[in-house]
Amino acid sequence: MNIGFASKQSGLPSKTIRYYEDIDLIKPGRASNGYRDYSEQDIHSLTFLHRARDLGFSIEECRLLMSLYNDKNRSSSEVKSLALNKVATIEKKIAELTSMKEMLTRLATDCHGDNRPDCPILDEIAGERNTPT
Amino acid sequence: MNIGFASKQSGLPSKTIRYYEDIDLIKPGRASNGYRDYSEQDIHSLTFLHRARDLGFSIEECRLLMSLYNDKNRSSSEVKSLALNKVATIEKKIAELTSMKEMLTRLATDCHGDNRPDCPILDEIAGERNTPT
DNA sequence: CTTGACCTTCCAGTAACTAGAAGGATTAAA
DNA sequence: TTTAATCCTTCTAGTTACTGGAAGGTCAAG
Repeated sequence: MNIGFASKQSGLPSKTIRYYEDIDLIKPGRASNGYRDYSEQDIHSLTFLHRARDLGFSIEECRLLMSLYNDKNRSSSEVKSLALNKVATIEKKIAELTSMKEMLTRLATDCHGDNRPDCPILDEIAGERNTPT
Repeated sequence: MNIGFASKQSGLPSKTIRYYEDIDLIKPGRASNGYRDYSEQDIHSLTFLHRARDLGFSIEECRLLMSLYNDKNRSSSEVKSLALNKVATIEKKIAELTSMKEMLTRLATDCHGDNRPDCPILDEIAGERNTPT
């Protein structure tokens, strides 16, 4: 299959598929005209990559997942710990974003938001509180 | 003040401060020996940038915030809408991360996580469900 | 035989830094 | 005074995961 077809099947843009080849995630064959030629197995790998990326795994993690997937002797515990680690990372990120959001929401609430030039948001970012304690 | 001092005051690494100069966020003077020389105002700007970045504003948004901060005629509503937009963006990101997290948690729960080679996580990522409907 | 839709490679850009090399300036100690 | 440590300078390149675009080869249809 040509790259356009592989793209449709896997849901990844052609550019991305070529990029994945560049970084040695996949190695399709070549047709006599020089075009990349994707096997069923290649399409499968691309789809796998697409889903893993959507789940938030980095490229390097995907590389590991692929090798685990292809390793008939690997234990499922390796994969499970990878997944649980990722969950912890995501939780941390969510906590950070939540506190950022709360801060911004508070600032926006305090701001009258009209044409007056004084603005509590900017004042607080700048560290100038003109209403001390 | 030298860059090292500016770094301590603002909490930004020297590298970052030089980078901010590269992209025209700040323009410190120069001492006779060629060293960058930061004024009180410069330190203030750097601290402002540090906090705004921590609040999740992009560099370009920081540039806008700085110009709004220095514009005596701007209305607080401009800043408020910027902040509220940012809140909405953050909420979207949190929702995405939450659904990623739920998916991964479910997969990890389904995984026995021992030495047996079959692994529901990899199977699901690959799209091979061996327990149909 | 030309047109258009494919495909190829290669180069550059994105965001926001960070690391490191090579070398000059300053300061304190020996 | 020399030397060593610590600053500072510029410049290049690497990071992550692509994305856009240019210049050009291939293929199928009319």
